[in-house]
Amino acid sequence: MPFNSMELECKKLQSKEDKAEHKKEMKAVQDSMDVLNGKWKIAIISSICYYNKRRFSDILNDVAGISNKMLSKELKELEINQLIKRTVLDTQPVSVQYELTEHGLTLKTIINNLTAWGMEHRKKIIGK
Amino acid sequence: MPFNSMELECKKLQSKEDKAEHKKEMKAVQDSMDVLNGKWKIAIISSICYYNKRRFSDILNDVAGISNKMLSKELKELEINQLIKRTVLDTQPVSVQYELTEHGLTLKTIINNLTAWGMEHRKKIIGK
DNA sequence: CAGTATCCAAAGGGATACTG
DNA sequence: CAGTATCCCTTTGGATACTG
Repeated sequence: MPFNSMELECKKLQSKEDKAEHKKEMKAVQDSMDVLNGKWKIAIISSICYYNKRRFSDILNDVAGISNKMLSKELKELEINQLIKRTVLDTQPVSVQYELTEHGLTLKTIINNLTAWGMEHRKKIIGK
Repeated sequence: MPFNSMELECKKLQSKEDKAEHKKEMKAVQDSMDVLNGKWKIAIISSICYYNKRRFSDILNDVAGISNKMLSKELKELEINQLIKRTVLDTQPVSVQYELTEHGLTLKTIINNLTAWGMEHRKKIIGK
């Protein structure tokens, strides 16, 4: 991934170009957050990723607390954003398989980081 | 950061221990998302980080579209989670400075990744 | 099994005005 | 300047029931 992490270091002095660049970065972060918004998206992705292929009712069980209505809605949004692929299997009764697209797989780094950070945060703030 | 990224690779076979581990990881991701939830948190953090220290009204301007009510609420939550530090300056009229804590600074990797991913996503989906 | 449809309470959040 | 307070409309999302 062609990305220079130095670009986002905290700076004390900013040129006009730097500020324009920062605006762009803010927009990019918003784009990501919009795609991942809601309580469930990342958990759903994580579940599908973990099992490689996963059916509706399986995800419903994996993601603690989600309702079928919510799952259906979130899956639709993820599909629109081309993060997952939906396949109807010719079984009786019908079953539907979800898997990550290549684009969806690029989220893995972020999920890894969020996992690591969440664990640290829990240790630090929420309790030992 | 002591974190083995291989732990989160997508797997085809799962042992009982793997599944338990996955549950933990899901919870950790949820923790992170809870802390960062809402439309504005990351943008606020990004603004403060970029300028190192930033006042209320400055952030209000940096984050396009946010209302003072929302900003106030979000800043409070970030402070509770010990991501930012609030300092009242003895000026006339009073001004308040926000800066990231050390713990807040550990979010930088995630913000960097979200920025990079958002840019790729925009190119790919939203349109060049 | 994989959703949809409906009802409805609660939360979210903008606009505006006000305070120390 | 840095918030609070209030009004009020919109969105969210759980519970439940229903469909192909």
